[in-house]
Amino acid sequence: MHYNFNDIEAKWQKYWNDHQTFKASNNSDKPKYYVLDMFPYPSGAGLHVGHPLGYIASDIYARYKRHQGFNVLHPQGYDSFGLPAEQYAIQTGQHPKNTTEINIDGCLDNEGNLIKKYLKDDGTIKDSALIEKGKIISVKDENYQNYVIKGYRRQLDKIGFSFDWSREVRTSDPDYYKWTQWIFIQLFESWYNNETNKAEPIDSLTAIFSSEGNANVNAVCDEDIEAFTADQWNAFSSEKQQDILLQYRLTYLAETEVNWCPVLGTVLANDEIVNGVSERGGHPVIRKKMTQWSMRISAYAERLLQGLETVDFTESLKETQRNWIGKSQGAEVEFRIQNSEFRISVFTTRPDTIFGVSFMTLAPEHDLVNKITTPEQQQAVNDYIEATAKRSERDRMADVKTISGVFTGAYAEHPFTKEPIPVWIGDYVLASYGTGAVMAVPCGDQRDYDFAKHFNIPIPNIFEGVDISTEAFTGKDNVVIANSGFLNGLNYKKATKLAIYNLEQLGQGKGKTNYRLRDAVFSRQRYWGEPFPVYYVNGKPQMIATEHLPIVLPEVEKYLPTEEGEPPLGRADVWAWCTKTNKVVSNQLIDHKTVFPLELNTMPGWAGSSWYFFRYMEEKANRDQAFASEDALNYWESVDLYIGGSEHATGHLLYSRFWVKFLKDRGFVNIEEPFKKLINQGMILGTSAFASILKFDPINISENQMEDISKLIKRIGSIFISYDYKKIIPNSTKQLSLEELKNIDENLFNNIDELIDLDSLPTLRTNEIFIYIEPFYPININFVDTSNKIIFNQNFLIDHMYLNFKKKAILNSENEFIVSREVEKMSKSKYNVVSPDAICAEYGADSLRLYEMFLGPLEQYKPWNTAGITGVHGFLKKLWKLYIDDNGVKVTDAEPTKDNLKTLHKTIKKVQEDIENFSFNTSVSTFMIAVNELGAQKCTSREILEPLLVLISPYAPHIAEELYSLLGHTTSISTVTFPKFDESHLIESSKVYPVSFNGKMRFTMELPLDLSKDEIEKIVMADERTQKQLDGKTPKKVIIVPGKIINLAGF
RNA sequence: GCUCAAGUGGCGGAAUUGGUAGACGCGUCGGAUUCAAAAUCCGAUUCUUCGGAGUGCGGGUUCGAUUCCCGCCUUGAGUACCA
Repeated sequence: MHYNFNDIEAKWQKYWNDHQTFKASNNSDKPKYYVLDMFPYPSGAGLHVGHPLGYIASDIYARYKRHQGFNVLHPQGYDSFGLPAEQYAIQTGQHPKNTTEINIDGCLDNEGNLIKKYLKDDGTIKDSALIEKGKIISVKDENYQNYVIKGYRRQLDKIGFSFDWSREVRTSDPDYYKWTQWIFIQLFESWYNNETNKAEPIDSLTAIFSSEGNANVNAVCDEDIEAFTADQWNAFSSEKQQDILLQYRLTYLAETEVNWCPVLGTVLANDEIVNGVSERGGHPVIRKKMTQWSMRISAYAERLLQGLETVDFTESLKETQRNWIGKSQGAEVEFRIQNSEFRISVFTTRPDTIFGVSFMTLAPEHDLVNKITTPEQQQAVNDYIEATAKRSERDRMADVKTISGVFTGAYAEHPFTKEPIPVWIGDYVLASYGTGAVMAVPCGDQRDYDFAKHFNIPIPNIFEGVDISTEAFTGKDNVVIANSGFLNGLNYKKATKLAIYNLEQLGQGKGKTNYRLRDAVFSRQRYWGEPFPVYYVNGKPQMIATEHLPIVLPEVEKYLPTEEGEPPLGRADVWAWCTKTNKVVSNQLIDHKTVFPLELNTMPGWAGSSWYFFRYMEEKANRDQAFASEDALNYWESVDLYIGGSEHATGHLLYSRFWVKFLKDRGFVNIEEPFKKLINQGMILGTSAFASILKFDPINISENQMEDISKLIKRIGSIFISYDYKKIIPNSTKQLSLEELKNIDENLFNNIDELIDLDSLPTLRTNEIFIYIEPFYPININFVDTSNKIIFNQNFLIDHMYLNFKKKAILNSENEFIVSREVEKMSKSKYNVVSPDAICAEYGADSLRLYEMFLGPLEQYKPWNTAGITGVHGFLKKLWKLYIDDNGVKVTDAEPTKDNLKTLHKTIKKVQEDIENFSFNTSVSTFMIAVNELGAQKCTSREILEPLLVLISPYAPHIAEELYSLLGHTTSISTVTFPKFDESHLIESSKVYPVSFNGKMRFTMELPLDLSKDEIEKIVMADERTQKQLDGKTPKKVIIVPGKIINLAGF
């Protein structure tokens, strides 16, 4: 009997599905365990071998926990709203709903044939079904399946995950986003009470307002809220009341700075901007203020920080979140502007250095800039603001070399000395940080120092005995303040305290804790996201009552912003709210009396993913009453193990923690933190292949030759050249002329000559064309073999047809084309994607699972190399042969030998430790060692081989199930108890000691473990090898650690 | 720029509290089997001037450092609208 993995895997995948083996129950006597993977976004490119890495790890853990007797919840679903689907919709007009569905469910039926609806009459495949749009692929083409979207689900199923698919969720499903909208409404109907330190219903706030005004309300709210009494509140118009409440609500409308691209009519993310222009199309981008929904996450800054102490995340991830929250202690100081009513408020962590202030800098976007700039400086200031608006925030942060700024002409007044302080603007100050203004202390801050030097602003030294002639002194320890009036002679701590005290006396400052964390913008000017359950009455946002949810995303003709720059929903014809019928109705009915316009923005990607882990807790049948029932929430509590990429460290992981805390405050859930333990898996990188291109560069060419040259270059286009020739033309810094090239390699020269017909352009046989290689044209790695040769076949020509590759390629003397290799992220555009389907077909899912784990530590980045999979595949074959030979099952009831037991139990110990430490790569090695040893021992004992299957089953579940059933079992191995480790089998009576001389191991000797130090020393010193090493000398020290090491030192 | 992570053979990596550096696998080389190939099996494989040296570089602590400390270098990730 062969190890026929394809049949075995299909059989068990079907068995698990038919028997609902991994369906979790919300009622169980077993303890619960919740294992979750971060939500995948179902992109059209499908899965590559990097994606399942984390899923395999979590699946191993989930299966292990089942063997340990837990009721395991291990669900999966899709974060199915998002930009890629939207962008594809913009390009093709395809509804994102449809493409998303294709991406999840795929275009092939169960037999692997194309589903009819994706077929055109002429036998070619519809664009929407193709991974790479625009290609012409026919169902008659060999392996056409490689070019169509197989669907996430189908790809995942092939890998043998133990997911409970009955609980699947999709964020773009109205039944799901109904509850995203519902949570949004709860946020709107809540405020944060600093007294109780939690979110409360907004009714409790209005109750306080109408009974005592807002004087004693201690809430997290907008700055600069006007004070009012109960009488005033009660007298306010409803609209005025709404405006005030909006300043307290946990989600609110506010003006926010965004990256606006006027040509695209949309807002861009920082990473969609390259060098100040849009990545797509290269259009200019400016910073612009826009009214948007925001989430008052800042209310939770302290709790988000404190909560980190209670969860088991990696230290680096916690650190990232701490930095993001950015708590700092210091003072808020108010500087009066001379001859003006305006004041500049700054936050500083160093109020002790206040006497070192020699100028102030405002962010160019700061509100006060226009108000305080003097007429003489107005033009310069305007020009500067316009210039900075073009720079992204990240550019401004990263670029410390360029120093720029403009004097506003205004002077502030030092709170203590009353000296005038010039007020500048500079783009190194960001509007979104602190108050958007800094008191510049050049002697104590390097950026202030550089700024002052650059603009010749004085740098007063306020540190006793510190030289600041070349750089600022940024330390705060072991320094005494000088030239600072009442702070003279004090250290940092005392000076800070006294400075704050005196500022408070003046009424110009107070101690303050500042958080860098800023409120999260929640609006997106996109189509493919959750619609807000919001309509506007006289411009004031109104929530739609929760019983009318979901508000379903409307149909639009195009997915672009409108010509007026409104979001895509501005194109919807039926997008108004009728307060009579409580239905979405045609825009034409808007009368602002009973029918009102609906919100045009949609929610961001993180809305749906901030609470999805609760949705899985509830079984599908019971999901219509609440986002999850109380029973379900109480049973599953929180995620015990969460695995996903570290790129979510500050987005998803912070926002979901925020929402959970909010939901807890309002009594909807009982937990404070959603994820108890979190592991970041690293990325599997691809090995890209690049064809080298021979480049021809005209240098020092006279005008009249230029035309010929350009003709030539045009005619040549790209000449691909086998990488072997790299030796001849090393790199672009070492250029050759045609003549030189001819001298070096006649063969190559003749090849070029043939390809481009140099004779027709006689002027080219000169030294004026320089030749070099650029190795950067990406080649689909599916057409490159392990020795880096291109495999020219039909599919290669389909893939690279438009280049007519072969006709323009110079092969090497063996008639091969060699490519260069480089390790980088797997991506469609780099043609370096390895699909798990191909691996499963050739080696099986168990091999894939083992190999992904075997590659290296889970958290680490590592390159994929398909060739290496033969190692683990060979291991599985060996494992099979341990149980099965030509005559069938060879397992017997033979008594296990001592060696058999030793191998088994050391394997149990190691594997259990490894799984609990998430060190899956080392357990694969351990399995290999075990199988090698048992093979050498010719072990056939059931008592050994059956427990071994349970150990391996989390990693390679299909082969484990198959062998387990061949051993006579009729039920799944998935819940068989994990073998128990028995130390007695591992006890040794002797140890092979390494004997070191001055720390270097020179030889080993086996000694009984019960010897004393003295006895060991005697034996060691008597050994002739010792005497040879010592060469007559006497060691000063003999270190003997029984059971570990012997070291002779100091001779 | 700031923050975090990682640097060990030709390659992926192992060495869990400081104790035999290179487990396990890939690749390569040699051999067996075969008419031949595939598959399988066996052996070798850090470098070396054969004394030793050696875990990115330079120091330090220690009987002993891949592991701990200090200072660098390189690469990767995140940096608030990609998901």
